[in-house]
Amino acid sequence: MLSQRVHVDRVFHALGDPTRRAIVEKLSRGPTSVSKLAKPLEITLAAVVQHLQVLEESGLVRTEKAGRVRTCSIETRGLTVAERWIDERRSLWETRLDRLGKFLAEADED
Amino acid sequence: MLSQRVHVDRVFHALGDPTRRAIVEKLSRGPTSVSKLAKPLEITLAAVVQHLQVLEESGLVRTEKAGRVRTCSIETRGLTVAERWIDERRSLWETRLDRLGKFLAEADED
DNA sequence: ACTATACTTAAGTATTCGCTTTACAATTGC
DNA sequence: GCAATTGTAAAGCGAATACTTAAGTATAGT
Repeated sequence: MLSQRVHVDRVFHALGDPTRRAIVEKLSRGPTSVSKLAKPLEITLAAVVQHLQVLEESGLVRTEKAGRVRTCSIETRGLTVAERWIDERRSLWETRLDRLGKFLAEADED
Repeated sequence: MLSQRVHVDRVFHALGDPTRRAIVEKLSRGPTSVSKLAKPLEITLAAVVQHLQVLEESGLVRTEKAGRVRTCSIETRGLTVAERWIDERRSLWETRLDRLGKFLAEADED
């Protein structure tokens, strides 16, 4: 099993590219084929395939080939990894602010 | 005011780098100076400063200079932008699955 | 005043990245 | 069978990126 750190690395690296985010946005509205994904994006099919590889390795997208058409869909797992990382940072920060606030309030009582 | 799209671009680009994420992780435990940030990371101070510029422009970090030391802290705004983007993708995907489930259930009734 | 600290700025470099091109394979429809 | 469709694999290219080095500035301590 891969370390959590590696997963986080891959997911955020994948989401760092605007074209890949556009793919995820499109797929969140429903599964499609590779060529249908490529249509609105102004890049070649080959480029889209490369992005899909990155997205698949990061757990953001799932693809399945039937016949000659590969159908792509969102994989929630990748989104969850990113979401959790963010939540952890935020909650660490907020509980810290909270403790600081209580400390100041108590100091004020004296 | 900057478009939401541009904010999302900047935030995810900023979070795409592992060193910058390490900085955010550290700062979520409390504010520190630039040199203290640089210490555990095995890069020069100059490199850290460059990362901090990216993080500040994306709204993930806030910095303030007092005397000769610049104190860096987390800015929740950037995290919120990323979190919201993820939530939107997820909820779009999940309501779609939900509708699909209901459709199948109704078809089953006939 | 002088020295050390804590950045800052600019320039250069090596690597990574996104993309294209080209050639190729596998299905599908006629 | 053969042409059209759909995707794959490899090589190469230019731009962006993360980093270093080197020189500078401002503040703090003695």
